[in-house]
Amino acid sequence: MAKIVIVEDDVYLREELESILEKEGYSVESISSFDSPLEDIISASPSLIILDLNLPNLSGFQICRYLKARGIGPILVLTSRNQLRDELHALELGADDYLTKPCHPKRLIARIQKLQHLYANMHILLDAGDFQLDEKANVLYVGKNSISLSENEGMIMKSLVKAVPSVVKKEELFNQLWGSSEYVDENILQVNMTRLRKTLDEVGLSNRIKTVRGIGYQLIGGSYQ
Amino acid sequence: MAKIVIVEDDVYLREELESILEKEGYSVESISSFDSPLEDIISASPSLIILDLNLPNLSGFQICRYLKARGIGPILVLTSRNQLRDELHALELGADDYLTKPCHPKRLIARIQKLQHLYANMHILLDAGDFQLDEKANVLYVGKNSISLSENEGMIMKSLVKAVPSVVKKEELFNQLWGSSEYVDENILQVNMTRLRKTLDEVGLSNRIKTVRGIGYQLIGGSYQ
DNA sequence: ATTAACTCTTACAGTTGTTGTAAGGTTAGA
DNA sequence: TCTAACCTTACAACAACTGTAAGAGTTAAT
Repeated sequence: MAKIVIVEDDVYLREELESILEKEGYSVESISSFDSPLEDIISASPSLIILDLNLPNLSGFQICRYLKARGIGPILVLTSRNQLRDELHALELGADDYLTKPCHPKRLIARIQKLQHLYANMHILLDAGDFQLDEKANVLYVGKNSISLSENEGMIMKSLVKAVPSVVKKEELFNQLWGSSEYVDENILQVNMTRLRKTLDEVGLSNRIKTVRGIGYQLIGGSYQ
Repeated sequence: MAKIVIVEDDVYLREELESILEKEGYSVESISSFDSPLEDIISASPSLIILDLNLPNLSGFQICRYLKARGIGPILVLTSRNQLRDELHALELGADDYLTKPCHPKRLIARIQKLQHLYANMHILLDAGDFQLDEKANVLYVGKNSISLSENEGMIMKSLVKAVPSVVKKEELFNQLWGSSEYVDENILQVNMTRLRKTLDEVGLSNRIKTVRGIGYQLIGGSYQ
């Protein structure tokens, strides 16, 4: 069954939510902002995130932006903040719906179902700031242009974008693409990096993949650095 | 610029909406339920529909369902009905968001932008009952299976599905695929029909394209016949 | 400055998928 | 039965993608 992650520090409210969702058949995982919420959410790979904004440790807005850039969602903000500016801000940063507490369980469920239905047919774009990557179709959008990537190019790009601003280890990339292969030439990754860089050049994204000698590769630029 | 269709009978409210949206740069077309709203909406091919529920001639719910079945949207319901059951009903029938009047212009605009953004990345599936066609990606979904169609196969399939249950004239298909070509062999359509049929066979969709001798081809079966 | 390890680039060939052509076979209906 | 309409199959051209190979360039430590 679909897994929903709840990011909420209020224990009472959290349990109430869990009860509602579990009755509806969802598998629920709750995360508080005192743990390492971002990593936990990603590793749970939920089909929907319910997010409170009033977290003592970390701004809900930051979580929104972080998750959206990595193509994780949908995000439903459920908060007691009923100010319009909060709603506008959340929606702008990537929240997909914004409900204020108290919220009738049926409304919550209806909105959850709507978002999940919308997302089922969506091609999620990984956002790197000045370009977006459709990881299902392997298409790169740069301003008004777009270019289609090959399977290999898409896989590499996906890893780089998701890791921003970290460095992706070359072993990691190698294993991901050729880990199950019998034997491949040792420079296969380099060749494919050259090809990807050339493709990026064609759409004006030059010098965006940095080589970190001995370690791996890193996507640079965009809105994150 | 993006076109928004407003379905609203209250003249005053309609003009207020038009003013708000036009200030935001949208091109707006208003439709009242006294005309032939369904056809008008489709022929306007809007990028979003703002729908009132309290229409004297036709239920807003009916409009929702009608539009959704034809893959037209997104639909934003904007109504004075603030009962939960109305919202649930509208969402279930295909509305993508539900706002109650009075609604702050900024909230309306934010929700509109959110929906348009979601839809821009959505692959709408043409529904033929027992299978679905993703016309952007040329992928055919049959139950839990899916198969990727070639460009030609996808174009033909798209025409057939959209025309169901009518016959598509062979000249029409020919012009659509090879109309701009210098010269092509006269049996090119037949060859491609054979290929498409063979591909459909592979996913269990046998004998679904009927030849109408002298006229063209017709998709049969599914939930429409 | 030298050197060795690391990285990049380019050309080539094999593979796969798509497409149009050509030739011949089959079917429907008068 | 006869013929126009339709179907099928094989073939070759083409484009895209991929891995291999060889050689060139770059970096950082000595």
